[in-house]
Amino acid sequence: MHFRIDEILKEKNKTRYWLYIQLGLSYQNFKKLVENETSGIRFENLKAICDILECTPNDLFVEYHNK
Amino acid sequence: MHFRIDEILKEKNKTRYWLYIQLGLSYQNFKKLVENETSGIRFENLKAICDILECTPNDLFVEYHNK
DNA sequence: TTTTTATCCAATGTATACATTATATAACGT
DNA sequence: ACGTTATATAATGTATACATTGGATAAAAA
Repeated sequence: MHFRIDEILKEKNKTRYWLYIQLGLSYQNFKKLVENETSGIRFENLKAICDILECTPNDLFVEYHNK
Repeated sequence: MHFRIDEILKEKNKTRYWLYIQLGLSYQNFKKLVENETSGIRFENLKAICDILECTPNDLFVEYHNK
């Protein structure tokens, strides 16, 4: 299970930087999330990403998305 | 954003103990997840819960579920 | 030409998810 | 009666999400 943030950003014609600024998360850790170098996530960040990208957790998680 | 694991367990007529045994997670931390005393989760556990409960992340997260 | 966008990298610190061990209670099945 | 199910509580340790500070490069906008 991993994120497809980059794909959603591309669909919406937005950059990582744009999402990073919206989120308020440090760029280091934001980058790790986007590049799937983390093994988990805090709910507040998951919710924030979904809110900003106007999507749901299912949209973000590849394995469930593709079912 | 929080879990509704208990509700799904009830729907499926299963106990917390049953899910706890399936998961392999320690009971202490499993209980914290179920009772929403955690602020995040590791993907492997999210995936395992979804697999075992035959649901998706959206089914587990109340705020998205109710949209 | 200076600011802002857009990305990168390294080190150090804190909060917390999860593990482990050791308990306890009580209902149910055998 | 004993084992298993089904739940609890407490203490201590490890791994990691996330913060913070301090950089760097390059392109576009002001």
